[in-house]
Amino acid sequence: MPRSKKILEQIKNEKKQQILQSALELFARKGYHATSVDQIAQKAKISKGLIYNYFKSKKDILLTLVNSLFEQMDLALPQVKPSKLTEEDIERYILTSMQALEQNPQNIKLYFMLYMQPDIEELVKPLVENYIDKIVNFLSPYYKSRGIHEPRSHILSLIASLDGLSLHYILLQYPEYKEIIKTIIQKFVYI
Amino acid sequence: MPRSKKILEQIKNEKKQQILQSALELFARKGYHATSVDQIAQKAKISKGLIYNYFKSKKDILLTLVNSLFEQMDLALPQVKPSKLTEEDIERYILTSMQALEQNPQNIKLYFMLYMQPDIEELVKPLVENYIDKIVNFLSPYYKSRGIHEPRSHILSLIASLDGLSLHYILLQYPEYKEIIKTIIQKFVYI
Amino acid sequence: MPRSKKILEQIKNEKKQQILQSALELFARKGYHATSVDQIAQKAKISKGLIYNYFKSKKDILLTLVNSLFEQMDLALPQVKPSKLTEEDIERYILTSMQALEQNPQNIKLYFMLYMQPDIEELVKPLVENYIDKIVNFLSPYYKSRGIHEPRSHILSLIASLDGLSLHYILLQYPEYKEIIKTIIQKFVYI
Amino acid sequence: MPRSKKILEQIKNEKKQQILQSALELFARKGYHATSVDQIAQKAKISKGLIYNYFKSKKDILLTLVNSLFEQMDLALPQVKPSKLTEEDIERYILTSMQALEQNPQNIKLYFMLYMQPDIEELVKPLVENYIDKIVNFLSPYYKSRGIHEPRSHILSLIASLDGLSLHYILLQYPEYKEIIKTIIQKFVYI
DNA sequence: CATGAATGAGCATTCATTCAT
DNA sequence: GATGAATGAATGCTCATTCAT
Repeated sequence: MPRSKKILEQIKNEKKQQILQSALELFARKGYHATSVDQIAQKAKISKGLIYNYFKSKKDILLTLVNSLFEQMDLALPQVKPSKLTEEDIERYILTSMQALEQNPQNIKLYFMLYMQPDIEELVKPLVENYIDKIVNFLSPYYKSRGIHEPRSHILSLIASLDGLSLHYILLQYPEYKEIIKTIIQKFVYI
Repeated sequence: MPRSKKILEQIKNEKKQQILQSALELFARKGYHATSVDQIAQKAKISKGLIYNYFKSKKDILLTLVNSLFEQMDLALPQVKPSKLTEEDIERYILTSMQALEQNPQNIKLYFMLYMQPDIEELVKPLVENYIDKIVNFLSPYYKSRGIHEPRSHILSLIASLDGLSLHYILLQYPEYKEIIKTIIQKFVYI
Repeated sequence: MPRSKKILEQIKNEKKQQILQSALELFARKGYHATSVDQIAQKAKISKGLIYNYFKSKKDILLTLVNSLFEQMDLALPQVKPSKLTEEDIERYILTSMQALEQNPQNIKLYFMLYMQPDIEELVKPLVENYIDKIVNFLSPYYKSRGIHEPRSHILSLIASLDGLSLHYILLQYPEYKEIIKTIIQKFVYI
Repeated sequence: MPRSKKILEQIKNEKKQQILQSALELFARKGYHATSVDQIAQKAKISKGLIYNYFKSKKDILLTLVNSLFEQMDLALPQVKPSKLTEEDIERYILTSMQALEQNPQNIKLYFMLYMQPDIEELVKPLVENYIDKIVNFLSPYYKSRGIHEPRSHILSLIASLDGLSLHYILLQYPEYKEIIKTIIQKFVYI
């Protein structure tokens, strides 16, 4: 079962899940504006009106998806004490994250879509900042113990690299993809 | 008596630039779909109808902007023979590119917007692929001469890192930005 | 609780008829292009948007009207075996048809409008051809039994005469109308 | 030289002729509403603005064409004293008229288009009525001398038949066309 | 005379949202 | 809860007409 479904299951109501799942697929495939509420309803096999029992607007659906996405990303962080992190833990974390991307590009498309959706930018910004801080805090002890006294910008550049790779993967799907992950891991993890 | 052809041509070009500039600002700030032709016209201080004297559709405006963006990016490539590239050339190229981003974030927003616009994805993909190939070809001799026999994935990961950083910069504008550029340069250029 | 399917179906059909009736009147009075969807909606006392719940385009409304027109014309054919047709049957058929024209000139205006609408000409042509063939087949036995061995062109000239008269009637409404029908019947039926 | 050109030549101004000729072709091919002033200008190889030096509106162009059409139809009447008309004169007149249709279907398309253009119907009606009266007056002596005491409705049915045939010819172009003309002549002329 | 840039009203169509049932 | 008919504002685009040059 893909990770995204797990998260959506936390939302008890089955209808609501159907709506969110349908919206996610359509938003990722066609974009937010190009997806109509009608299409979401049809894909979810419910009536258009019912959507407004669960969500107060189309944008509300998007925001719910976003929150669910960030919850899911939180859960993906390894369950290890930061002070005990090893190279292998980090490598595994990166590989797992990138695998999630391959298996479920919809979520990542959604994630990037948010960057470009200026009318919700302000809502997403704190979520992204918070998530980045979490990763920085999580990885800092490791880099400090390896002699990097100001690891923040180091970690930020790692995240940027992975985000950039994800972006390229979605548009271009070039075959060197796995190779590049390795390159990034070598440059940023084993130091 | 009709106006001379030269003057007409000039007026036409100025108007066209006006429209393009207005559209760029609005597309970057609000997104392509959320920007109406009417808004572009108002910002350019012309009537809606006139836009269609210069562009055959809203999409045509976008594509013109995209093409101009890629032309600009081409021009930013250093005018040096690839075989004679030095570390400093590449560093300078990266710094200049990132400076362009700071000075003109609209263009980059437009660039990323294209990744998320499924209905034009197909039009942009070849442009991006072509541009990436250009950079790869341009930088390959340098990396080969430094002992990297398959430099393609190495260069791709550099581009991904810079793209990722640009993306973060647009949304987050974190203060470590300059620091991260340096980190990336150190990891990917001086090897 | 949603409305029962039967009731919904009924509402739908009534609304559809309302729209079609309004469109027919306007198309006949002002022409297809000179009639706006807005005007149809106003005449049908519904909102413009609702029209698109029932018809996928303005042209779709026109085509529905045209099909219904040809269905009506089919029904007007006498329910007699062609081989048993008498002079009186044909005369009655012609008189009934022309009476329908008097009572409902809109339909005939629509019919002629199609001849002049180059963008739908191709759609209507087969309908007209098919209808003409039907009449030719229907009347042929009668004329053959009266010694006309190649009745097709004879029947075609009858149809042309009636169409021409209808056309004149619509524009000119001259008082000799009934007289002319008689003349045509005498010349083409009683032979 | 086709007859229509001759008529248009009476209008001295060459530019005006160009406009009218272009408009005629476009109106006949695409319909009045579907033809833009721009297209007329392009076909006439002049600027859009110049059209308004010669005609005060698009509709004015149409009306000028209509008047020219009726003038031309007047000229086509045989130059024989009505009292001296023979069967052969009438037959020749009908054959000539129908030949004109074959050679220049544009004019006839325009003629029928007028029937369907309700906003100019009122302007055309007197022209048509006048023309019909002319033919009636012209042919009446012939029919009277053949024993038809009220020839008006007889002549009207002849005109209707020919108009109906013309209409069919334009849309359907069936091969029996020539045959039908003969049938009509036999029924309406040789009595 | 001649041009074509410019306007503004109008058009078909879409769609998020509401609401009676 | 559930439906889908209905609304109305918005959108991209067209085009007859005007007018400065």
